[in-house]
Amino acid sequence: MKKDKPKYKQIIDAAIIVIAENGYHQSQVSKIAKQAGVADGTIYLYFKNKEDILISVFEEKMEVFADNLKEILKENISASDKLYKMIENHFKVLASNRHLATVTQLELRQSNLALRLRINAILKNYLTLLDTILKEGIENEEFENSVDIRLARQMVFGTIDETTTSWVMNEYKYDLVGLTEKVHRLLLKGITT
Amino acid sequence: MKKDKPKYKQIIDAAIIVIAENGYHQSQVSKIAKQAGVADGTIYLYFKNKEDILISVFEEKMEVFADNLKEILKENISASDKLYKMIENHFKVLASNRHLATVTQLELRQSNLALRLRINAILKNYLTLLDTILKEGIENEEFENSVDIRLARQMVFGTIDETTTSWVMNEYKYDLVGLTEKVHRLLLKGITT
Amino acid sequence: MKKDKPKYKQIIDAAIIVIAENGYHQSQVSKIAKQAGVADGTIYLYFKNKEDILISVFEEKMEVFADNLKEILKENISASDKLYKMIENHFKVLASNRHLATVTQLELRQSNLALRLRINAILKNYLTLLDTILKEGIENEEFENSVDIRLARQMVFGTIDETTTSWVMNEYKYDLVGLTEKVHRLLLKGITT
Amino acid sequence: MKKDKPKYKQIIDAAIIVIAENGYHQSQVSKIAKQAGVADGTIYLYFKNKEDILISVFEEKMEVFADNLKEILKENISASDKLYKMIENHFKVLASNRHLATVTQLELRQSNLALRLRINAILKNYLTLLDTILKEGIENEEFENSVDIRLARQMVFGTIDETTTSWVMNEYKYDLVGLTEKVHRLLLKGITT
DNA sequence: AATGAATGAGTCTTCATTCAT
DNA sequence: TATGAATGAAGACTCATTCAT
Repeated sequence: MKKDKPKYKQIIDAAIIVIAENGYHQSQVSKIAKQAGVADGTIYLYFKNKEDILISVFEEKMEVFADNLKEILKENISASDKLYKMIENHFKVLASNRHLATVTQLELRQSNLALRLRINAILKNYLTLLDTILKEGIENEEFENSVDIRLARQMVFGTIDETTTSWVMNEYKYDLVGLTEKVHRLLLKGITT
Repeated sequence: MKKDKPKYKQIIDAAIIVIAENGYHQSQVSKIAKQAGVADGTIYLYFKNKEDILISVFEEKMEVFADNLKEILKENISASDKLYKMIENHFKVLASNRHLATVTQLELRQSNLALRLRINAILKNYLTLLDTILKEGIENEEFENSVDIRLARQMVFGTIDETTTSWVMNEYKYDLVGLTEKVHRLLLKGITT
Repeated sequence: MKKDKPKYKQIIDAAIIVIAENGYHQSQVSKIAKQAGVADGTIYLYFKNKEDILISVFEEKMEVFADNLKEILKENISASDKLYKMIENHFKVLASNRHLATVTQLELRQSNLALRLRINAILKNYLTLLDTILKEGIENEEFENSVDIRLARQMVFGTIDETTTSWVMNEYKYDLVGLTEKVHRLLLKGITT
Repeated sequence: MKKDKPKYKQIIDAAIIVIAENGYHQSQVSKIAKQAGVADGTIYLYFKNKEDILISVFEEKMEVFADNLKEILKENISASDKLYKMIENHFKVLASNRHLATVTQLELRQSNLALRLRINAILKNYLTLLDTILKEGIENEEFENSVDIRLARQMVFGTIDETTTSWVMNEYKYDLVGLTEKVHRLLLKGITT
């Protein structure tokens, strides 16, 4: 399996660094190869083409989000607590890897539509897990019975995403993880008194 | 004033059509010129460079959102109702101009970081007006006193934006404006019972 | 019409020189552009791609052969004399333009199959004119009634082509046009006593 | 001797198949290795480089033509009959191995000039044997005393080659060997009555 | 004000060959 | 002998921008 070979991960990690430091459009394959310490051609032994590197970056790293979330779902806690832990996990992973945060929140969005559609397909798994939390909460009667799952999911994800992007754009100058509580409260209770 | 000359608007409108139909990366200056019915060189009599066209597209069209919102703010209604009208306005403008929706939600995001930062600067005006609603609501005691304005703004904008993007990606196949009520309720009351 | 613009012919002529002097595989577009005294990009205002340059070289120059041959066919002379003049014309055109001779006899044959098929399609016109001479000769009873036109055409063209290629490979060191008489005699009478 | 080891022939045969099926420019060393059932590196234990494989393909297979022709020359028959048998042999060998015919008539000609010059050197042996037939015929007074040997050789070879190439390009759709008699007659008697 | 022909910088990918095992 | 992972050089084409008319 190619994904288990050391060079595969080496190139993925190099790509994240190069993209974070140079920006999406200034991240030539040769630059990634140099950062990874391999020849240009070696890249093509592990990836079909440049797009494939980018997809794989996303795939590999999204796995962390999804895997963590799956663990959370197994815990014997309320849906509300699960939501809390999900937000916290999302913030923690990105706060602990700013290069990755820059890449996912800013750079990868400059890719063309075709690539973004593929990225969305990967994201879908993650969002489906979020749906599970929401459904569970409704069944528990923790969450409003009348809530539209799709809209709720869009609010939760949109809020997390916008919050993270703002944090990156403000050059990480405040504590992202520290916002978990407030974000969680907002999503649960809204802004009204 | 260049902006008042007919060719200025002619080129802006051509740009929206070309980008919506061909995608960001397939929207060459020559294609925009052709759609606008002018020579390639003529573009440069009205715009400094290609980036300037795109900025101007955003500027011109964001004005509609901001202008409408300013009107709403003048009305003698509750902060909650203002928020409702803001969401409705946002959805209405984009639902009535699908080309524009595709361009702002999908295509323009493929632009480079520099351009996106400038776009964000334009967006800021709009978000500042949103802040005004939130502050007013807090003063009125309609909204929670403890609410973090920045987070609340990110939730409101993140939710609206994510909802709209999903609608575009789903090829406009449901009624966006019809979601206003539900979105408004979610933002105000959250998802809890 | 692009073909009538001076730069079109300028690029064609440059291509012949570059290919003759550097060989097919060492004739980069940039080299042709430099020889033609234009920018690389200018090439693409006149030709669809590199292959199109090569096709056009052949097309433009084959026209000379075919046009001359059409003139010969109009003359009021025997089929045998027409054949003589055709061979002479073929030899004269190539002997007077060694760059062109090198390109058609050696370099262009290294092109890929697709290109060679297109070149053959152009050649077909020329060979059809040759068929006309052969048919006329048979009707006149100058040529054997039993002669298979296709085979005769292949012999005539194969012999002319092989003779010319040998002359090029021997670095033009003998007089090609001077061979006309002998080649003509061989084709007419064969090698027997 | 390397040439006697089984892998040598194995690779030669693999090369013919791969080139015939994929075309010259799509016949990578790795593809030939795979077809031969050896590792890429193994190729280089038997051949100096890629060009050497191709030269060897030609060398090995031309031997059949030359060996057969040498047998014919030993026979106690007229020069004219020897020429007949030579043509027949040429057609038979290629008609019975269409892969080889495609490779020699179409694909190998796309090689670079250096390779083609080396191929011509191999061909020279064959053509020298042809010269022997022609000289014998002149001494016998079967063939015209005044015939220019080089030109006659070029006519014979040019005609055979052109005929074979046409047959390949026409996808072998007629009987090549069946043309022997007519080709022989044309070469001996020409096209005149 | 308007034109549009000309410019030229910039990059992904392939594949023959090597060499440590 | 045999392997196959790794190397790295090399080139066609696009398109934003200019400027002579």
